[in-house]
Amino acid sequence: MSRKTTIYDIARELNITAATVSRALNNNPRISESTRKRVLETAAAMNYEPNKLALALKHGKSYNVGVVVPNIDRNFFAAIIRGIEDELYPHGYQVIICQTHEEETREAEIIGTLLNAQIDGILMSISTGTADAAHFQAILNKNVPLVLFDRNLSLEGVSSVTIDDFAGGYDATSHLIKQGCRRIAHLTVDPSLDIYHNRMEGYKQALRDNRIEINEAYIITSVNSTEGGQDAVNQLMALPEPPDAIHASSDYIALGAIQRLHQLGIKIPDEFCVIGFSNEPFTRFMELSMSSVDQSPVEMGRTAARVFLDQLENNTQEAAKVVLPAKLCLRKSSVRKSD
Amino acid sequence: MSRKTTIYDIARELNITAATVSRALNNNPRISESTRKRVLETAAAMNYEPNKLALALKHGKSYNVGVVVPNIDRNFFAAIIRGIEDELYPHGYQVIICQTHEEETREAEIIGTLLNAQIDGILMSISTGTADAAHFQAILNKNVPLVLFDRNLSLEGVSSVTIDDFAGGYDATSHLIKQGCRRIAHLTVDPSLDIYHNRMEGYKQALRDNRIEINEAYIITSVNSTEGGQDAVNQLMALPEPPDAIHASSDYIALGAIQRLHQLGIKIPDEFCVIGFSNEPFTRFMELSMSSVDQSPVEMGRTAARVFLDQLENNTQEAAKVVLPAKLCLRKSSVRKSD
DNA sequence: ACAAGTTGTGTAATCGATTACAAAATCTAT
DNA sequence: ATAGATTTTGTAATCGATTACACAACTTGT
Repeated sequence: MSRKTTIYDIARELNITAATVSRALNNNPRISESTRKRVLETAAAMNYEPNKLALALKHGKSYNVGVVVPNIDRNFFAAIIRGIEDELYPHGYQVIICQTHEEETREAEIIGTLLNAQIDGILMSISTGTADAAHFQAILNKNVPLVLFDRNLSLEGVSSVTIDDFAGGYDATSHLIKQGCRRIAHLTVDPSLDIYHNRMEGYKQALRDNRIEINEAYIITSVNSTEGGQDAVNQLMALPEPPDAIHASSDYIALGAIQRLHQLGIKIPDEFCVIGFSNEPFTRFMELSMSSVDQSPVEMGRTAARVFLDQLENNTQEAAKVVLPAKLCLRKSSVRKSD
Repeated sequence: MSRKTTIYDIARELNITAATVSRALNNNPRISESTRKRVLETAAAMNYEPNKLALALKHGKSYNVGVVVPNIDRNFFAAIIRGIEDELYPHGYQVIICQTHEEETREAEIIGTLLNAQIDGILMSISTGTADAAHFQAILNKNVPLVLFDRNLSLEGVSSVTIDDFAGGYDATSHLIKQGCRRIAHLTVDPSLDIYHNRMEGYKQALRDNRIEINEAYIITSVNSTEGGQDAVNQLMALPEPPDAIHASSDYIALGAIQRLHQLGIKIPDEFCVIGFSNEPFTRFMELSMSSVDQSPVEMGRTAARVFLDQLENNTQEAAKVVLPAKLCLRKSSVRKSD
C-alpha cells in the first residue's frame, strides 16, 4: 500500500508545520488566506484524507454507534435500522449492527464488545430471554448513551421509543368485536416483556369495555413462529367452546394460525377472523391478505436516533420516553363483506 | 463519565511504567511472573479495558469491515449479512452495514466514507444502477481488500462469491419444460448485471437444448417489484400467442405475476406455471406456495467473509472467484399433480 | 519613531496504546 | 569475588491528528 498521505506529508511539501496544515484544513481563522489556499491545493493534489482513528483517539469519540437487535431478517427490525441510518448518517455517524439471536449471553457479549470498541452510544431492542439487567448497568456505568426501542425495560434514566402497544391491542380487539366476534382468543409470545404484556392488557380492556368475559383458556403463550400459531390453533379448537377469532401478538403466529385454520376447512373471515401484529410485508402478499397493526418501524428508528443525538448534544439528564401511535391495517383475514 | 482506566493509571498505582503494564497485559515473555500477576489483578480491580482507538491508530487497523448492500430489508441480503457476521465475529471484526438503496451516487459516497473511516476491507454487492467503476478503483488504489458477492462486476484482481446463476436459470427452465410448458416467458431485471444476464442465458440454453425456439417477445425487462410482475403479465397476455409459463429472475416479480394471473382467472399450475428466483421466505408462506431457486445466502455470506480473511492474512495477489451451486425449490406454483 | 495591537506560524503536549533500545537487577560459573 | 549471561524494567519514539502557548512579523496610532 502506497502509504496514506498525512498532514505531515503536506507540511513537508510546503515547508511549513503540521499545525499550520491542520489549521488550514479546519477553517481556523488564525491563518492567512494564501497559506490556506496552498494547503488545500496540495492536500487535494496529494489525495489527502484525514485519519479518522487519530481524530477519534484525540476526541475520545469514534463516531460509531452500536445498534443491537434480536435479528435483522425480520422486516420490522430491518426497517427500524433503516430509520436509524437515515437520521444518523447525515451527522457523520456509522452504524454497527449486531444481532443477539434472542440470546441473553450473546447480548451481554455484544455489549461488552461495543463498549470496548469505544462506540459513542447504543440503540437497542432487548432479547426475549433477557431477565438480568446487569449488562445494561455496565452501559450506564460507563455513561454511554443508551436508547431502547420497541422492546423496552423500565430502567431508571434510560430513554426509550415504543409504540402504544396497549392501544394497538385494544383497537385490534375492538375491531374483531365490531366484526361480530365474541369468543376472541389472544396469542402472546412472552408476557414478561412490556410490549407483549401491554398488547394483552389492551385486548383485555377492549373485552371489558364491551362486557365480554375474559376466558383464560383463550389466552395462549406460544413460540414466535408459524409453528407456534399452528399449535395454538390445535389447542384452541380442541376446547369445548372454540373461539371465533384470534388476536395474535405477532404476524408469524397469526400466519401459522391461518394456515392451520385453512387445513381444518374453516372459512376466513366468514367463520373466523384473524388479526396479527407488526404489519410485516408478507401480510399483504398473501392471497388472503392479513389484518395487522402497523408499528411504523422506520419512524421508530428515526425517533430513536433523534433521541440519541439529543442526549449527546444537550447531555440532558432526563430520559425521554416517546410513545408512537399504533395503526390498524384492516385486510381480508378479519373484514367481513357485510361491513 | 468517570474517565476510563488507562495503562498509565495502572502503572501509577503500582509504581511501574506503562510499558511494563503493556507487556504484562500482552503476554510478552520479557516480564516477571509476579509483576504480571500484580498488573492483571490491578487491571481487573480498576476495570481496565484497552482503548481500541489507540490500538487501531497504532496498528493502522480498525477491525471494522464495511458491508455494502442495496438494502437490508430483503431477506436475501439480511441472510448474507448474517453469514458474514457469523464468520467475522469470532475473528474480532465488527461489521458496518451500509445501504445504497440501489443508487450509484449513494454507493460512491458510502465507499468514500468507509475508506475514510479506516475500515480494513469492504464486502459488497453492487447496485443495479452502477455503470461507472471509478469508485471501485478508489478502493483498489488504496489497497483495501474488496470482495464482491452476488452482484458481481468483472474487475481485474477483485475476489467474488456468486452462485451459479446460469445453472439456476437453466434448471428452472428445464423444470418448466418437464412440466409440459412450451411457451416460456422470461422476466428479467437488468440484463447489464452479470447475475441477471447469466440467468437469462441459462434460460435460453435450456430452450435450445430442448429445441424450443427463443421468442424475443417473451423476454421482458421489468422493475424488480410486484408491480413489475403485474405489468409484465399484462404485456404477455396481450400477445397473439400468450405464454404458458413464466420464469422470473426475482421472487417479487414472480409474485406480482401470480397475483395478476389470478385476477385474470388463470389457474396455476394447471394452465400456467410460475417459478421465481431467490427463495425469499414469503414464497413458502403464500397459499399457493411458489417455486424458486435458492441462493444459499447465509453460505454466500460466510464464504465471502472467509475469502476476505484469506486475503488479509495471506495477502494473496490472486483474486478468488467462488461459485456456489443454485438449488431448485419446487412448490405448488409450478408442479402439476400429474407429475 | 515607538509602544500597543493584530495576525500568522511554530513548538510542544496530548489522546492511549506498542515496541526498539538501553540500562539496571539478578543469576551463574569459575 | 567477579566477569559474563540472563532476566526484568525503564526511556523514549511512534501512530496522525488537535490545540494552548509562545513568538515573530506586520499594522496602527500618536
